[in-house]
Amino acid sequence: MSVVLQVKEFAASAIKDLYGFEIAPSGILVNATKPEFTGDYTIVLFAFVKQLKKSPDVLGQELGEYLVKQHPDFYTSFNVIKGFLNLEIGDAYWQAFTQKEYSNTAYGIATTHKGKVMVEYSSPNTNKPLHLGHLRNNFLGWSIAEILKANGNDIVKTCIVNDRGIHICKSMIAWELFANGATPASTSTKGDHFVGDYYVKFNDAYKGQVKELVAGGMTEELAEKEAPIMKQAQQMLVDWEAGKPEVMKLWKEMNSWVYEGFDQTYKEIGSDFDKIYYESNTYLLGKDLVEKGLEKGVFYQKEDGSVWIDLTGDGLDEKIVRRKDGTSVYITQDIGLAEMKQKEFNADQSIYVVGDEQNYHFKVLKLICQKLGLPSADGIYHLSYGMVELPTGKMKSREGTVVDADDLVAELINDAKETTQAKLEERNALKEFSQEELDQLYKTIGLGALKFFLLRVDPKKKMIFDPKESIDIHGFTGPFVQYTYARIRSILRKEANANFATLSTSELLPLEKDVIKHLEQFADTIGDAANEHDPSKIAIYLFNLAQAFNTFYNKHSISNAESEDKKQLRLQLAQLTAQTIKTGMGLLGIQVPERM
RNA sequence: GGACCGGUAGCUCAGCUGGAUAGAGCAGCUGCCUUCUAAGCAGCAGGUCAUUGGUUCGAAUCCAAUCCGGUUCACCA
Repeated sequence: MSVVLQVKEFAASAIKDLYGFEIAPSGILVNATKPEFTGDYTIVLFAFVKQLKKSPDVLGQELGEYLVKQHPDFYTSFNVIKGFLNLEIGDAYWQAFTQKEYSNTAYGIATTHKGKVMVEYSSPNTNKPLHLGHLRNNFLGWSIAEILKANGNDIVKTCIVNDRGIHICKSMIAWELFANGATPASTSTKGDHFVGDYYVKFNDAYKGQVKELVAGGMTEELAEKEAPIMKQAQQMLVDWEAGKPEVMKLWKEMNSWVYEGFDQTYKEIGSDFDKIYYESNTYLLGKDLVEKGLEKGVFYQKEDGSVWIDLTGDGLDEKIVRRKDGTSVYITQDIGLAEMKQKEFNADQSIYVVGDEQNYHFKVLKLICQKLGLPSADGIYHLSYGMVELPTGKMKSREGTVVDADDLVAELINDAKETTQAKLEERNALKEFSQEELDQLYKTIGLGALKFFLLRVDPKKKMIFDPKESIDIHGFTGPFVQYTYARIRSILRKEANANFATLSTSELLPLEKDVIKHLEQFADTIGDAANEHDPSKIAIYLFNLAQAFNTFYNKHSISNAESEDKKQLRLQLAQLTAQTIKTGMGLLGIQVPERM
């Protein structure tokens, strides 16, 4: 049990013992004591002064005395200031904690089993390469999956690949028209970029044709419909749905190029999936559910034959679920896919990592599933995240301001290379690394900086990213945390033969205790991050931990500690800090270097 | 127009189930490397928490209104 929870439970039972008043531990407000007061944790008393008919001072005094008397191994002292009961927890308790956990490589990871969660993320279109926005999605999805796993859940990571539709046909038709049989191999181009280039070529040709038609006297609206290349793309979609062999062949081939490119990117950034769904297999799902919905009266049919649901009673609008021609719309296949996932994996919760522009869509999706009484309904959770914008505003593919994921990753790794080389030379340490180790190090730092940057902000907030400015390495950053880790590892290597274990008690210095208090909060932090689906909680925690350790490190020597006791304690503390950083950064998908 | 999200230091962000004098990082300024990696540490400076009103012992946090920015309300996905 965490210290904070322990404080709450002791307080709840003390209030019951003293005043016969039942109060839930979760109803007691406990904060970390402000540094200017004595104590570790503080109970805010105002909440119950009325019910207990006591003044805050009297209540604090009585409660404090009782708690210290009842739990002498836990509390050593208390003081009451203006309605705040400050409690000090004994050094012996903190030291026992350190002693117990310092060699635990699974420190912070939940051991109880909570449930099963599906996380759908990434979900790319197969007509163009990944960009900066996808990176936020991928890092968030991967991280929240790891966090939920660490909090005791079984995880199924999934991805729905949007591998069919008019956008794919655009790339396909442009390839037929302009490629002369070129392939990624023949042009030495990464497959997803290759296909993306033809998507761009389609749009260029299309724009040109529209312009010509308008010049010939056609209205723009009509020209956009009549442009020959657009009609060709639309025909190709019809042919695809009819399963026309040569279209299928081209579609399969171009998609395979894209997948090869995606695989490379996913490998580089560390995304992986347990189960991949393809829209080409799922786009017809949900039709039977429309029928069931009609029977149940959840849906209704209009005169033209189209099928709708009325959500105005829930503050939303009417939503179509089947066109008058009998074909289904986007949300219908999502309903079908939700059911399919449920049948296949029977998860307790199904998380969709999708941008906030689809907030309405997911609200509707969940509501419809609930009204249909589907077992998957209540578990639907939209992990909505804000767009990544440039200093100049939103990324626009038409204006060529889209930041390519591969390019960005390569740039940041190169930035890391330059900084790292300079730092290592400064310390005359470059020669200690093999070329292979160096390349790995640059990647670890560059990707670490990027992932930390994108994950340190509350997901639901939009964020601004300036690709022209390399990511900072000072302060609240990935490299700062990595550096803290590397320094600790350096000490631990030198002290590999030291005695860690036989600790006898001594008084803790304030900076020692501060690090231990941070360490103790790790499991609670994972719990918060999991409950709120928010990896930034982990990033902030790790930064605070690293900073607390650095402050301690700067002031007190580990190797040349004042006494053998102190050295052992500090070695334990350093090792547990390193382990916690490693585990915590792992939850963000960030590796940590042994030396840097 | 309806719905939803955001507005906290020059910049990027914490804090938001109401609690002590609103916190970090960056940028700016001062110090600290004969001692475990200075990608570090210590300090200074920087705020009408968008505005107005309300709820109460107490509001950045809750409520209402207003202003600003964004998203969405397709027989697109």
